[in-house]
Amino acid sequence: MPTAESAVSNSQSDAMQLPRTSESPSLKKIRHTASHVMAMAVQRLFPKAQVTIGPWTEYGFYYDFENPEPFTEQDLKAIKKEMAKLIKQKLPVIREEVSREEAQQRIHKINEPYKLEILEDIEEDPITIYHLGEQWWDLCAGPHVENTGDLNPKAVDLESVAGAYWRGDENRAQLQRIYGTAWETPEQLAEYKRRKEEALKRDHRKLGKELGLFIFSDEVGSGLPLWTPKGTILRSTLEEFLKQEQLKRSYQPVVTPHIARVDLFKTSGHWQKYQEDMFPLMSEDEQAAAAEQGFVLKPMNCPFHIQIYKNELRSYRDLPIRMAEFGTVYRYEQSGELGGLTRVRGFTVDDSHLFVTPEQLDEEFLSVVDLILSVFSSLQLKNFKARLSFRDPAEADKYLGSEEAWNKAEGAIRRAVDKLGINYFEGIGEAAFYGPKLDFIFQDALEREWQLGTVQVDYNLPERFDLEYVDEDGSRKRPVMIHRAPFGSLERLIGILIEEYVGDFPLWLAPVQARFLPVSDAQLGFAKQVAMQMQAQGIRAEVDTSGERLGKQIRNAEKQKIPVMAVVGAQEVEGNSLSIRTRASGELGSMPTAEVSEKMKDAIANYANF
RNA sequence: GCUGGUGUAGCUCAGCGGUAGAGCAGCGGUUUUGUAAACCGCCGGUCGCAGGUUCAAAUCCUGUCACCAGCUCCA
Repeated sequence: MPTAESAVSNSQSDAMQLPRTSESPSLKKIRHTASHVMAMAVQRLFPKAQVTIGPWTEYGFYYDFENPEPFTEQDLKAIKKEMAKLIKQKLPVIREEVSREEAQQRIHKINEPYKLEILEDIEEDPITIYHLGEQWWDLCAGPHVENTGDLNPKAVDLESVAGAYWRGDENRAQLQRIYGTAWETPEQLAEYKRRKEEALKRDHRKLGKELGLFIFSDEVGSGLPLWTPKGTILRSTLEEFLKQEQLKRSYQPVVTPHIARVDLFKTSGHWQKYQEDMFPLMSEDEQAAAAEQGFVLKPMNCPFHIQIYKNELRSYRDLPIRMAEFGTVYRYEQSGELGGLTRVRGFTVDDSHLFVTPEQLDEEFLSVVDLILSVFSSLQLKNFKARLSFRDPAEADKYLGSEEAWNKAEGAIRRAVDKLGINYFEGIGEAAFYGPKLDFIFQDALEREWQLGTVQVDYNLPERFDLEYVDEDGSRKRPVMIHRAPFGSLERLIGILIEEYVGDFPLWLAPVQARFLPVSDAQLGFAKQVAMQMQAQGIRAEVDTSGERLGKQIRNAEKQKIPVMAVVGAQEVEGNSLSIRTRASGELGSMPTAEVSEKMKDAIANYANF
């Protein structure tokens, strides 16, 4: 029986193209039609079901239904069967143009109010309707295949059911969304499923467990990762790396507590605009609770750094001041939003707040972006997008501050990206409540998007905290703040890194850099001795003391993705050498122990591999 | 928070009304081993938790907690 691994190495399947819908006119038609066939099948089996929207996605399609009972996975099977029947009937797909009034009348006739709402949003006239045979139709822009018989029922599958809010609004009805996928051939479908399973193997939750990097404990609580010794090496190596980069750029480390009086967050505006994301108030007694007094866990570090700024009268000569802290924050994320390391309730931000004069803003902003891009480059992270995260004017109550402050801040960000010439897109409504951001977005193994690095321009908190500096002429001026975090959070970064590297960390980050594998117990002493010498030089080396045969030791080291394996047999002890095998290049043969140490130190210092 | 799904040994999973199983890991022994799995034995589970139905519950029902996919929301 072929294993999953042999399927991967099958060159034929590797070569198979699986275009995204947006890249393939024929898949666009197939998936459009498949979604209509699904909707028709659903309405035949569940006559009370109402059809709402049903677009294609990059790898399939979905349709949202209103139905008295939620669909179960059992229902999915029945729906799939019904779809096969409809495909077999070779129903012609007929496009019809009707007037707006005609469309309204027809919708009234079948009593589907959601469609009326959809109709209102369609701007172009006439309205296009697509029929499947004579019994079913929906509003649709198309395009479609000509006949349901053009679909291959063996290349269509229904994947999952999920609740989805009508119009994406959690205050409106929750509909039942059915996700499906459709391809030209059954082979493509099989390949698609295989690749989904492959992606699961890269999942940081799975790799994190296998490599022993972090755990979650039900007793500690959800969204609260615990870092094992190996994971902690990863974290602290990353921290140290960034600390060094920041020292080179005149950042000043600070340390602040995890809780503060709620008043601090009332001044900052968090209590007013961000309370939903905060853990509840800790009050000493009921009286204090009633007066809304007590302490809260910090959801952000900025108000603390602001206090340090305010502790002294600052001169224009002092600016810019760059305060940096790996600050652990706590946010009460809704339970359904938690997942692995990419969305947690307690996480450490590689935070910094820059207090600058208005004149310094542009230059400082650019230097921050430069730092962020250089950090990504050192981590070999290439696949990211830049997003200008601006406020949504339609939801003005979500944000603090004046129109003028926001316009100035957005202007600064625009000037910066234009000057840098980086590609970006705009995310309206993605701003922080106190200011707009430039965010760097990455994808995980399942192609979900996550924000890591961020730079934010803030005119509001300086105002709320009445921050000042004394300018050349002796007058008091208001500084501007830049909030920035190249990693975003250590947790999310590590989640993304694990998936990006598929667990194969570059040497400088690998929790265990070298493992000594004695061929027999006779070499154990020598192995321990050389490992200790390496440790003394700062190399993370360990010895396999299991007493297993060499083959098994290698297998275990490979599974743990340890970059350098040093085999020690009688010959090596004799010649004070090590037989080196690396994950990257396999067997490299014997070399003197001193040479191995030097090469490793060299590679580590240069973020390179052995 | 909402919808659907899943919780059985440290890990991966089988069992799905009638006395809790396998492989790996761990431990002990034999073997002293040369580049991805030596052999034998042993240990290991309030079947997520709490109620209920039943002569009998891992298995059916209810609640709850956690995880997974999606929605909403975000570093």
